[in-house]
Amino acid sequence: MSDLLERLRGRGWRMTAQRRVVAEVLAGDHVHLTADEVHARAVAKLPEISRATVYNTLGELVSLGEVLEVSTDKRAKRYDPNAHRPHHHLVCAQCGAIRDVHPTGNPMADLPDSERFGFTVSDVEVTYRGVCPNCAKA
Amino acid sequence: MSDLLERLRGRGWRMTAQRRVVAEVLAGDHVHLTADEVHARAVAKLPEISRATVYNTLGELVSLGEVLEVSTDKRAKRYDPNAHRPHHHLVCAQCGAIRDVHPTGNPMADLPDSERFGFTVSDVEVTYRGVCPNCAKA
DNA sequence: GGCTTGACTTGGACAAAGTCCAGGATAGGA
DNA sequence: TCCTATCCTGGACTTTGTCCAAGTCAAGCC
Ligand SMILES: [Mn+2]
Ligand SMILES: [Mn+2]
Ligand SMILES: [Zn+2]
Ligand SMILES: [Zn+2]
Repeated sequence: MSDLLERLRGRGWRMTAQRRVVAEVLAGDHVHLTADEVHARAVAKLPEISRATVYNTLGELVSLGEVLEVSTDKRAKRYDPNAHRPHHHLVCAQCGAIRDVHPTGNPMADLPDSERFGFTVSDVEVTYRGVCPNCAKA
Repeated sequence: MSDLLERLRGRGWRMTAQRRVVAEVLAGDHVHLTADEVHARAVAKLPEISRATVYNTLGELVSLGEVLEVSTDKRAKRYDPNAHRPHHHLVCAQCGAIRDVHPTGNPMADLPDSERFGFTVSDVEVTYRGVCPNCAKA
C-alpha cells in the first residue's frame, strides 16, 4: 500500500522502517490480523521491531482512520486495512476465518425510533457467523 | 430469577450459595455485566465468593444456554441473562451503556449467495453504536 | 438427624492481550 | 553535517481469563 504511505507522509508522519513494515503486513484483501500476528509477520521482515511499536503504530493507524479495529473474535482485537469501503464480516465459528461482505439493505433503517431510547445512532456493525467450506468438509 | 434457579435444579445443578448469588446479580432487563462486575456485585452479597467460581458459573450458564456472552465491548466479555428472546444491541460509544433492541427486518436475508463464499451462515449479530441521551446533554 | 461422596469452591499461580515509561536511536529539516 | 523532536525499544505492569490441588459442602441414603 504505497498510497497509504503517501497519505501518511502527507499527514506529517516520519517514515521509519518499522512503520513501513507494519503497512506492508497489512496490505491485501480480507486481512484481519491480531496485533500479535502483525508483530510476528513484521519480525520476519525486520527482526528487531518491538511489540510496543506494533501496538503504537496500529493505534495510530486506527485513530487516523486508515485501519479499522474489529472484534469479531472474543479474544484479541483485529486490524483491518479495508477502512475506505464500508463493509461487514462473515466469520467461521470453527476456524475463525473472516471475509469482508457487503449485505444489501440498510440495517440502520431497521431500528425504529421506539427502539432507540433517545440515542443518536451513528453506526451499525453486522457480523454473520457460520461454517466455512473448508471446515464443513472436514 | 427463581425460574432460572428452577430450571437449573431440573438440570441436576447443586444449589450453592455462590450460584444463587450469581443468578441474583444477573436478574433484570438490559443487564450486560462483565465477569468482574458480576464478581464485585456478588462479593457485596457473599464476601467470600471467589473470582474462579464466578467465571466457572458464568461459563456453565452460557453452555446451558441460560446466559449469552456478548462482545460489544472491545475489552471484556459481557454476560446477558436475556437469552430467551433474540435481540441485538445499542451501545453508547461514550459511556458504554447497552440497551437491548429489536430491529425490524431480517439481516440474514440481506446477505446474497454471492457474498457467502460457500459458508453455511447460521447466525447474525447486529450492534448499533451512538451516543446515549445522558452523554449527549453532558 | 448423621454419614458419605462426588460435585463444588477457593486462592494462587499462570497465560494472553494490551499499556506505559525511561532511555537510546534516528528521520528529516536547517 | 548537525540538531532535535519524534520515534523505538525492552521490560515492568495491568487486565482479563484459565487452571489446578486441596479443602468444603449439598443432597441422597440410612
Ligand atoms: Mn474487514
Ligand atoms: Mn442483551
Ligand atoms: Zn472454518
Ligand atoms: Zn452514554
